[in-house]
Amino acid sequence: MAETEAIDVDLEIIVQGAHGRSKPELRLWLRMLSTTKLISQEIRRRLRAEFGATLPQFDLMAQLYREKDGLRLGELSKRTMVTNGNVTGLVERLEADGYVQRVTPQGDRRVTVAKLTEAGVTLFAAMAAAHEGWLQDMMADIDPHAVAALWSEIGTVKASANNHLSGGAFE
Amino acid sequence: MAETEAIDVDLEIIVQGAHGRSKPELRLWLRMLSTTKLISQEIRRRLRAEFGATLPQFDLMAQLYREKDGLRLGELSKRTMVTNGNVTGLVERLEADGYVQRVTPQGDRRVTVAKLTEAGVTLFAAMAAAHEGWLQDMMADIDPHAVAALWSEIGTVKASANNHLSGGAFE
DNA sequence: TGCAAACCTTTGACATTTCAAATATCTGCT
DNA sequence: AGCAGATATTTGAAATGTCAAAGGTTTGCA
Repeated sequence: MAETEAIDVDLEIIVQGAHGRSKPELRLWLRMLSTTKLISQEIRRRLRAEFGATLPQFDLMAQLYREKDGLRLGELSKRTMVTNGNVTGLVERLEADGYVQRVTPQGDRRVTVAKLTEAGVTLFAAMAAAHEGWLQDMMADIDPHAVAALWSEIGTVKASANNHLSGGAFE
Repeated sequence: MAETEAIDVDLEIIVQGAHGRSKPELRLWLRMLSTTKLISQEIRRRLRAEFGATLPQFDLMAQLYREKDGLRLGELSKRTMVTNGNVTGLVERLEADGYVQRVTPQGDRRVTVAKLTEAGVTLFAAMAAAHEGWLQDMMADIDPHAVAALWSEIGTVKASANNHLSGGAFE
């Protein structure tokens, strides 16, 4: 089966292909992208298989887990990099499943606060433990020293990117 | 307002939050994920704004660009990490826009081969050039030496992850 | 020859994603 | 009081994503 191999080919030959040489920045990006995709697909698969949950749901519950008092949907959106419109449906489904509860506080009726239910807390605790294990497993072949170093260096990448966004560049 | 900062907080506090300390692997993963998301959102934004295209479309056209004779949909799927069912619709839309053409070869009528049209080649060439520039821009603050080093080290991460997948580990 | 197994693509049901526009609600200022 | 503008969330349309199942086609082997 060529199927199994295909996963190695992936995104890295997207652009550079035509003329072998390509800028280092592009190469780095393609590798980051494909690596991230590889790992998150694996996590997705396991979340689904073992807990019947999706990755966005996991992200969202993670935020609520650490804020026992719940979070407003807007806050949730920012912390999870999930857009506003998205949070609505996500929370709706989690509420339907009984893991999250929605409340509108008295002070401000525009606001909706989402909070984990007990079932939600229990489920998330189990998922978080498994999740951490999966990552250690997937990164088992890496020199522990390199893991820490990478963390720091990728911080540089993130800072640089953050510094050159087109978004609010209009002032 | 903590609001403005929020974009920096993002995914990295997802899981580790509850008990400040967390495994280095987890920290690395969260940072990779958030960085990748940040950059790809920026690329998405610019592709849309300047070319009216989406990232998956860009990926797909990139593959077809380097294979002037076209690719079967299954091949396309593997090379882009887009699932089979997905390629169908993606190609359909690109065909409707006149950038891609579908042909069924004589030898095997199960097969559909997708190929860039002339308009597709022209469009992609422009997008690829811009895309490369955006990346250099976003990574401008990084030490060029670090870019190359990172590329190599992330290769290690990818290899390790590839080595511990649950999926096709059955041979 | 003839049919089961393998192969390639499409379909279908859902969940998620993006963006933009619509809804509510609150706040500040006149 | 009363309305413009800021805030918070929801909605909607279109595209993408997953997975599983269904459709044709081709192949290999009895």
